[in-house]
Amino acid sequence: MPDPTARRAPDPSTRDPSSHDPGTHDPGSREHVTLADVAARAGVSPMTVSRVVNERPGVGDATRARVRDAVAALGYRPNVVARSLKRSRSHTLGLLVPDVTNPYFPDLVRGAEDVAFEAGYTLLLHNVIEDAEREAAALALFEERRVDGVIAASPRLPEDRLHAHLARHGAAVVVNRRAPAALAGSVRVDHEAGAEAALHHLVRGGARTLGLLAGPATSHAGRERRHGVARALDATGATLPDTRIVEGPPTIPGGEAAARDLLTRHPDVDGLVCFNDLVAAGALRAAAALGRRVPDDIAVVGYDDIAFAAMFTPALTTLRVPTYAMGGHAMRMLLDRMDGRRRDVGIVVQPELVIRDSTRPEEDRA
Amino acid sequence: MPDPTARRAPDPSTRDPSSHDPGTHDPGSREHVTLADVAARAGVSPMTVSRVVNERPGVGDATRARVRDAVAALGYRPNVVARSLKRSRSHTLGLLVPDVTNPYFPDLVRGAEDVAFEAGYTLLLHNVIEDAEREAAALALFEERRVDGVIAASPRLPEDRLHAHLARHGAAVVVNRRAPAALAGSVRVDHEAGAEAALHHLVRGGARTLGLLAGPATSHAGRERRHGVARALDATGATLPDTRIVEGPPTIPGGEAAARDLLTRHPDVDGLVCFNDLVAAGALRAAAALGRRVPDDIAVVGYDDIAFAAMFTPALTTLRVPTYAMGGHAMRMLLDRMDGRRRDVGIVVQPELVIRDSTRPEEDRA
DNA sequence: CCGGAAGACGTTAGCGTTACCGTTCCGACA
DNA sequence: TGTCGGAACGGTAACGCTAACGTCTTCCGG
Repeated sequence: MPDPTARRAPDPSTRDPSSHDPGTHDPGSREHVTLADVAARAGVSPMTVSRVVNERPGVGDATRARVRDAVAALGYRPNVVARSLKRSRSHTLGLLVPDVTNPYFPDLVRGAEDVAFEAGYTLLLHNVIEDAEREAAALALFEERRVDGVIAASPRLPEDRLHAHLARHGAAVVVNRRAPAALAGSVRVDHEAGAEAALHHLVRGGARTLGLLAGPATSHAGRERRHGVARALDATGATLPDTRIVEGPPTIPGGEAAARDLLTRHPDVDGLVCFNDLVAAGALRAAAALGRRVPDDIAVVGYDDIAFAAMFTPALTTLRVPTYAMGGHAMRMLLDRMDGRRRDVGIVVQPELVIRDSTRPEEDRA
Repeated sequence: MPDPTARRAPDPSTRDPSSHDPGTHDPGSREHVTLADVAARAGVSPMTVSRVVNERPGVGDATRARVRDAVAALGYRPNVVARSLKRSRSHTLGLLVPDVTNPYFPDLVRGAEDVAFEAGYTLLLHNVIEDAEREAAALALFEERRVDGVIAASPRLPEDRLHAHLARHGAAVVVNRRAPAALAGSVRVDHEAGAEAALHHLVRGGARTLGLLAGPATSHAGRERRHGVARALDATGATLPDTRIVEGPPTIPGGEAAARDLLTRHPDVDGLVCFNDLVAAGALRAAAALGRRVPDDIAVVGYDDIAFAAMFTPALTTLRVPTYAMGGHAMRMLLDRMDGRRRDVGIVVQPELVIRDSTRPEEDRA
């Protein structure tokens, strides 16, 4: 937490007078042109200028032109802060994301932003680095800034705290998590089905001694995938005891460390289900470092199908998730909810298994 | 542009009465608690509440405690919009970025955000997808929202237009571009030196017939790298005529298309300098598709050293750029400029050549 | 020629907060 | 006892904008 008393605005009346440069006046603290300035210049009332600026009716053509000229001449830009206060709508949306450094999220951000931009909204972005406290802080900040709505991607907060925050927002959508329809819409991937598909594919390729790099314990998506894995396990002859499940950060180093740990403790593991493609990338590295050949000694499945998955060595088998589209869906759902239309309580998208070179082909006899 | 008249706020007085759930009151359109509400509850004036909320002196301990209780009881959150209007400082910063989908930028964003968060600022993010018009629109939007400062990463706008926009902001920093110190600070990479290093490395590895995948024509970084290449060329026996320079989008498909084009027109090219690692990744793909072995038939150098560069096949030789640190530098510089301290007019960081497997080792006799 | 409707504009009053200046009150000190 | 400094508060007026309503034209049918 930054100390709010530590940083104070410099007193404008005591600015260093030695730094005045002649010619143009101090570019640091521009005075902003206001509606009233424009009104004075155009010889009309501020209200008329407001009408012109907001393209509302009730202004004659001649006056409208005069106002437009004045706006251009003075370089007037409406003050959205004042407008927001008056209308009590900020035209700003909050977007909470664990970490844009994970290539899964930029696509989501872009999908959301493209739709928001189209609708005339601006985004406040917060990376929350897998930290529940920072997540709560971000949600509170969004509220103080009076955003018109929030999208929380993969929130890690426990149910009660998350719900409390969501309830304080006019509209909300969560991604990769469920939420009561009254509080928030939901866009999520059928992670259980995805994990099941991954596991079946591994087993059909001949893997019997499986391992799971489960990602962060706080991840809901991770939990759902574990359920999927457990469910699929029953139908196969493969084994995956808890000792071969290892958690860790959803990053390349995290995956590398987890895989190294698992593979030294259980050298006989021949199939690896990974939390996401980054963890899988780390696993690939660890396998290489430990001298295991992929997929011959050990098969690896990732999750997300980030753009780079195809560039790995070997090219990664993974589950494709339509991330960009999900961002768009989430944003459209949010806009709908802001309008009071809150029909779609949830969207569930199906991941698609993309088979590349990090797993063995499925055996016919299976 | 979205039609501003198309979207109207729902009339709260005509809310659907069938959706009232007993117990908690309607979570969709919360009424916000104001300072005055707290003041009434605590039996003091709004001004006193303001003092408590802002941790200013002039309030007795007993009163302070009473106010704090009222704040907690009512769940009061200050309205930052109103505060911004009054103080004419929004505590919001604008961050303009070409495309977070390019892994170069998330690190920059994170570096900037971490510093901003520490200082109590929130970020407005705009992806501008290599489009000068969207860039101008974003800068204008930032201005309307009265951000306290702007960071423009890799802006594509021509000088005059960029300067005009920067001048309208109280404080600004540009990344990967120069700017007059009066208008903006600057954090950039010595791209000339980087390109030179790349070229020398290729030549020392035996490459003689070089090609350049130059990225977008509008990129300043790209232009500087071209200068570096040209300068280095003089000192070597290698050749790189304009016909072997091909431009294109800074993405994997863009690089693949460019490389395919170049390699079919000039099958004898044996060394490739790429705009960034994404373009290099595309080139790697194209080379594989065309049956060229890397690095034996053709050596490839990327730029940026994104996290995945080491995972490519072959692992990519590239120039490491300290992206996260640059984001932090840019933000600190911005905060300094906002405070009126604008000493550091520019930071130039040196890229570092990271030699991996996509280039041949340097020959001793060179 | 008049009533009246419609369009074109101005006036007023805040939105929630804080800067600035007053007021009150209490204790210290001559 | 007087008064004087300071701490602890309250009152007032904006910040820039716009909803709501008022006023003044203009113009048309009857």
